[in-house]
Amino acid sequence: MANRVDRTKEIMEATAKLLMEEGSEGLTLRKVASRCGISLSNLQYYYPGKTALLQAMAAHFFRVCEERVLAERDKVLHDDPASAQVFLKRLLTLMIVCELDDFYHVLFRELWALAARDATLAEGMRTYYCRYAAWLTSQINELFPRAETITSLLIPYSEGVALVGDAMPVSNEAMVSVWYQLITGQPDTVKI
Amino acid sequence: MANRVDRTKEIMEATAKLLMEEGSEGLTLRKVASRCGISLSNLQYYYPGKTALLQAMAAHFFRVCEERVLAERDKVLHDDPASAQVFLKRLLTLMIVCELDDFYHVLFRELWALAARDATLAEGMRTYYCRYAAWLTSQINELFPRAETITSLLIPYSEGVALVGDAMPVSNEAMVSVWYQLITGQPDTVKI
DNA sequence: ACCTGAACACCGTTCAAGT
DNA sequence: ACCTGAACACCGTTCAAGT
Repeated sequence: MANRVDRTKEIMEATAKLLMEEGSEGLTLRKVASRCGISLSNLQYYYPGKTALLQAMAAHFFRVCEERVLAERDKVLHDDPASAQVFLKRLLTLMIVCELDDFYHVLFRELWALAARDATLAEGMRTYYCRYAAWLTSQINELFPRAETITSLLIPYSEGVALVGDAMPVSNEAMVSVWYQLITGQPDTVKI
Repeated sequence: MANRVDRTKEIMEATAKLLMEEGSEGLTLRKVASRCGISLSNLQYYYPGKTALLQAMAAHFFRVCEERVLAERDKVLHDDPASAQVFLKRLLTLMIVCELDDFYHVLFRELWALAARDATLAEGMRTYYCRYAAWLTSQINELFPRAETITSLLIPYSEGVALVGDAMPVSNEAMVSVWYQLITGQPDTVKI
């Protein structure tokens, strides 16, 4: 028996799958409804518009991003609590090279597309990035000086790389070492 | 009498205006055609699909960006041919704080919004950023060492700032001086 | 070469109606 | 509260036909 929670979860998963398989241009309410075995109008009952559906996806996106970085920190600091260098290297690699997988990369672009026209979503995005910046600053602050400056350099850079990184003359992998040297003042000799 | 050049220019301007006024969601071929006083199918004659129209729009966008920076360089180097510092300061201010005026800032977001739904346009964007990066590198190369690295840092950062700059702990104005010191190795004492 | 209107398959949204 | 089908206005694309 499908209650409200099950149904919304089912819709969320169908939306995610559809985005992965057909890209953002292939995401239509009719297809989502069809995958859930419900009518188009019933989908509209749970999410009263396409924007509402994508807003829910946005919340999911932010949650995953946060968990991803937190997991990285815990993993490294568990291995060697004193190894600030390794954590930095991993953090830079995560932010610049790995970014997120394709699915979340598509979602990231789609969210900015929506935010350009949806003031509420745009404000939500800003709040998320403020929180993200504060958190990153506190993480860096324990290990390196000028944490606020580093954050203000690194977050915009990493988001920009997600857009234009593959068109730059220096590879993203090489840029990790550039950033490492920029922050520590020493050449990158960390192997991960 | 409208020849081909006039017609395409007219279409281009109508597209830009429409994007500005109604955003990427409001941009439809019918509206563009209507604004130009031509039929939908005639618009399709000049631009055989929506993607083709958007590609032309992107080309226009990048041309303006390039001209903007070139004008800035000429203005400064005319005043004092030796003043690489002033040019750098102006370039950084242009890229980080001013970016472009509102119109092109909106256009920038809308283009990425559209590129998320249009693979061909996304590839076109990549090509333009490659050219932009090569050009910026050549500009910097005459004045400062490690031009490719600077380009690979600065372009993604400036695009990222356009998205999340207002959520960072350090203001964009202050970040100009940070970048100045990063590139020159000296404190920013340039007044503009 | 330039331009038109009609038709096609699809989209998001709305709504009266059922359980 | 949950779900449906039909209808609406709109979209990009195609195409036979005009000048």
